[in-house]
Amino acid sequence: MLENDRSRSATHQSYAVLRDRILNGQLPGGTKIVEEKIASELGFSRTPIRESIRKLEYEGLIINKRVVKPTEKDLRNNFQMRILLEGYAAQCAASFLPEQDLQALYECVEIGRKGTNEEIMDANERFHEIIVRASNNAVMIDTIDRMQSLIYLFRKTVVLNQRPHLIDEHEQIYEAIKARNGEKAADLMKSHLQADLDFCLHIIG
Amino acid sequence: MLENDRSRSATHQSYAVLRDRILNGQLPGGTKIVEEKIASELGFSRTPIRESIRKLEYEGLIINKRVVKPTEKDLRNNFQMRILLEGYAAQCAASFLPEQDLQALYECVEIGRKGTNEEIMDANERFHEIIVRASNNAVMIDTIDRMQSLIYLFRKTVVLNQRPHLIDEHEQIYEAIKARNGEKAADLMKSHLQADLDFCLHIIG
DNA sequence: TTTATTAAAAATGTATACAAAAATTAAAAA
DNA sequence: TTTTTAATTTTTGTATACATTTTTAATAAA
Repeated sequence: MLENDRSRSATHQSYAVLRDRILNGQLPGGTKIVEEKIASELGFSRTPIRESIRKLEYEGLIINKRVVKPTEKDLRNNFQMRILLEGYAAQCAASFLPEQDLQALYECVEIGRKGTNEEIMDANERFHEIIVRASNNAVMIDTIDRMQSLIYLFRKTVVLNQRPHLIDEHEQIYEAIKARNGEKAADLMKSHLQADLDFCLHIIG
Repeated sequence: MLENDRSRSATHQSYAVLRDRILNGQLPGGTKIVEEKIASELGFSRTPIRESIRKLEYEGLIINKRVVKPTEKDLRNNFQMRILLEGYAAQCAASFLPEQDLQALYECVEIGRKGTNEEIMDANERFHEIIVRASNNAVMIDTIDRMQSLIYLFRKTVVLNQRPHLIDEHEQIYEAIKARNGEKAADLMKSHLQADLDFCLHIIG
């Protein structure tokens, strides 16, 4: 389902392009971002470019007019946040997640077992998203959403390197939620994320 | 110590003025924000005004070109986040807070007992800020910082209405941190915030 | 009345020009 | 050489004009 980007605003288009280039490595960490350069390259004026750069700054992808180069500490900080927030969200999910979402959660597990790399990454993201939404807390959803870009840079590593047990852990979490065991779901989510963190640290270390 | 605002950028000045007007009620919830109107009123062009409005949108003070009118649910959501994050931060503080900050924490308690309303509000904010910083997690500090404006709108209520035990609770938290008892500090912080929430709900209900 | 339709206006989005500030380079002094 | 200073260039900040979209108001049809 291709969206016609010409119908979106220049700000939105340039934001999407820049974000994409940062996330896929075309604009590697440390790259200097110059408004005029980007503007003429994308065929817009500086005005919408400025605005999309600000957006990326709020998202943490650009700092001081340079593409962010996340450190090991950034990695730890992001995961510590996720452990707190998604642990709570998993607990909520156990209490409140509707049958339909439970189904969707299980489908993510299945895709995790037999999908392509691309599909697995999407399913992984969706799995966490469904649970986060179960928190029913817009501030939380927003916060994690904003952290998503940074997280993505790392999660790519995890999935591309096929961390062992990743999908098994998802399935266990799914089972705990299905059994409506909030405490167990939260604990499993926390150790799942801790394992993700450890694996990332191991890979990049 | 007055800062010369003429030396700051138009964007920064207009941001500061708008934020202030929203927080002190001059621009009440629901007010329509029109770029041109604000621009001519403050004597700037639309360009810097646009940028400061975006900033306030990211902070959650403006939604859909209107000043936010926080609901009871917003209140609950914000406090739920704080309970998770500041609970963790209190635990960190018990482990890592340097002697000097401990001192500063105690001063906040003292001011809470014998300061003016204005001073008490500042001290209250500082008390929480010191603890949040002890998390040593930039993502967390940033997140809470962004939530600060919304929180402020409510915290004003709490302090102006003189919630009973507020300072006693602060002192207990301080004692637990001083005793380096992380688990107790976290628990006390959580119930402190829960009490704040309950009081706010009681006032506005 | 109520609901559609259309005209007017108001407000936002974008481009462009110029001013101010920051970064870079070149020249002079140590 | 190295360091300072000044000149130059680059980049960002701001104002303004115009285009596009959204909102509002007015009119006509149901």
